[in-house]
This record gives sequence, C-alpha cells and structure tokens, in this order.
Amino acid sequence: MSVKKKVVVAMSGGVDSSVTAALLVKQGYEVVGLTMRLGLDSLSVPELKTDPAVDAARVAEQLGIEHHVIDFGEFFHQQVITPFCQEYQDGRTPNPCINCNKKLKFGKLLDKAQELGGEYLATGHYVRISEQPGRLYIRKAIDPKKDQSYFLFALDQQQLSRCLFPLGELTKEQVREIAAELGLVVAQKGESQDICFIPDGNYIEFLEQNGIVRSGGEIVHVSGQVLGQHLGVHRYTIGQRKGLGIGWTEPLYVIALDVPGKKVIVGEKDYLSSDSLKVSTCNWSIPVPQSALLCRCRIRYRHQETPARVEPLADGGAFVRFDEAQSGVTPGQAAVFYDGDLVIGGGWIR
RNA sequence: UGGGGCGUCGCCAAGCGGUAAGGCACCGGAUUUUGAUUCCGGCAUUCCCAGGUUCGAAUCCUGGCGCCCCAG
Repeated sequence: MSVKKKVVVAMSGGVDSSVTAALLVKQGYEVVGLTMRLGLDSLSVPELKTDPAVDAARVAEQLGIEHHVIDFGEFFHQQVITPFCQEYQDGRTPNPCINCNKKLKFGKLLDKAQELGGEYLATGHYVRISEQPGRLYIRKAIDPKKDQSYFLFALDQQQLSRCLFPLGELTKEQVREIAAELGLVVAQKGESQDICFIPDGNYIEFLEQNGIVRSGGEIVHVSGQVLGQHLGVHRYTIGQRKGLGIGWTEPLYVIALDVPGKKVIVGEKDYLSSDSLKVSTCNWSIPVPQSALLCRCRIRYRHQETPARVEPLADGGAFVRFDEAQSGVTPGQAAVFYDGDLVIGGGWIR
C-alpha cells in the first residue's frame, strides 16, 4: 500500500504535459518524465528557439522528478513521416497525429515506458478513459473545446489499459491556472498547432522537399470543362477552396483527385456532399459488431458528429451511411464512431 | 467594310447624367493540437482610346480601335 505506482509521463515541454506530470506527482505517483527527440531540429523553423527537451527537463527539475530524453527520430520518420508523404502521393489526405499516437506514442514510447518500469504512460491529451465491464473506452474530455478523443480512436484495449490522461477531467483554463500556481517555467507557452514536423504549416513545400515530384495537370470542372492547370495533385485536398486561382461565378472546391489522370476535379459546394462512405481497417472498443449499428460519426477533427448507420464489412472495414449528407468526406481522414461520450470504434476513410 | 450587338478590377457583373454594387480570384488577419472548411479585413479617383456637350458623364454626341453575331 505504501509502494508508489510508477508512471512515465510523455513530456513535450509544453504546458499540458507539464501539468500532467505535476498532477500525477501530487496524486502520489512515482513520476518519471520522458521526452522524445524526433529528429526535427533540421525541420524546425529557427524562430522556435526553445528546445522541447530542455524545457521538459527544467519542469522535471522543478517537480523534482527523474527525466529522460530518448531519440525516436528514425522510428518517427519511418512510421509517421514516410506514410504521411505516401498518402499524399496516393491522392489521400492523411492525419499523421492519429498514426503517431498509435505507432509512436502508445507504441514505441509506451514500450520504453515499460522498460523504465512504468506501470502507466501518461500524456497531456484532453481525453478520458471509461472502464466498462471487460472493456475500456476512450471518452471525450470534459472540455469540449479541447477534446482529442478523435485522435486516439485507433488505440486497442492493450494500449488503453496502460494509459493515464489526467487532463481529460480539466478545462484548458484550469490547466493554465495550475501551471501558473505551480510557477511552472512553461506556464506562458502558447498552444501548439499545425503538424509538429511542419512547423510553418507549409506542407506542400515539405512534401516536395521530401521526394514528391511536382507533376502538373489539369483542373477540371465536374462538368468536364477544363478550367486551369495545377502543379501537382498532392497540393490539393478534398474540400479545398483556396489556391485554385480560378475566377468563377461561385466559389469552387476540390471535389475529387484523379491521381493517374493527374486531374484535380473541382465543382460547386453541393458536389462535396456525400451521404455515405467506406472505411478500412476498423478498430473497435466494443466487441466487433456482427450487424449494422446506429451511432454518431465524426469524419474529421472538430467535425460535429452526426447520426449514422455503420455496417461492418467482411474485410474488416465498414460502410457508413449518414442520416444527413455530410460535406467533404475525405479519403485518408478517420471516421470515428461515438456512442454519447464514448468512442466505440473507427476506421480510415478510403 | 451590309446589318446587329458589345467593350466597367485577373474572371463574372451592376450601373442608363449626379459623382464606380456584388460575386469569384487574390492578399492579410482570426479561429484550429491533422489537412481542409469557416470568419473578419483589404482590394478600380476609375469605367477601350481621343475629342465634344454639360455645373457635373462609365452613363449623351463624334471619331477611332478591338471583339462577337447574322448575312450577302
């Protein structure tokens, strides 16, 4: 009873993971901080002058906990960056964060946490875990504005059983207050945003510097009329409006990408609507359903989940039909299924 | 070289004598812990050119220039 449970906290040097560590210390855990290096130094913009590992170490020192830094650069590149580029190459729009959570944070990093003797791995995600008889579910965070359940849908029971998410019960405001009260050195840091390995947000440039070759083609209206030229299908994503450079009577959006034909198909907003979609490689928190079920489905982060009927397919995927057509169903993004606050499953839109 | 129509921001387009709407595109910003989306702001002292009438013209007149259509 007096033996403290050991928990490893993934510390990024930001406010959230720092408070996570602080809370766990307060709760009586033996906390060990662990910071990943992802080999992004060369990718980072010079303005990001603070080294995450240094900030994390300073916080760890403040909290009086052990802290380690580990280099996962190669793994990250192999498991996250490469697939990210490949998806764009194939005309899809990837969500690298989900993949990173599955493979790196709750894969490789979790393994490392266990090596360090950690019973759990804690992160600063805004999400909760709900334990039902024999099952663990990702549950939405208290703070709807910060909820990150969508990003964690791919975790399996094994992974969930080793996670701790203290921030799921708090609002961002509360987290900031705690950081300030504790006088954490990172209390004033801003929100992170964009894809972590593309700090300036210019993913097109990133792709082209990482092997994707510009290969131009036509911008074609759904009616067949050629409206212009583009420098590569990888520069576009479904639902995109900006950057087409076409003056039209109405705004035009990217409706579809034709990789073999090197065509970007555009059309008026109505063409973005779909009343159904297919997903592949579903991950379920509920027992794998044998028949269609009704739930709510979110097709992108910050999408208001909408009523849908999910029909499992023999290949491990599922067919999803919405009660009301949704705009901008995008291959490469995840469709996540909810039952109230609980994530019951999800898959990759294809 | 007969007849008709038209020429306003990169594109579409209001205006019809009273001192340049709007949409698209573009640019900037906000929002955003994926990509998009969305939101806010900016964007023609000037209306094909040159004269003329008028207190005043993109709007009227004259002459050019350039398109388009129908005809021989």
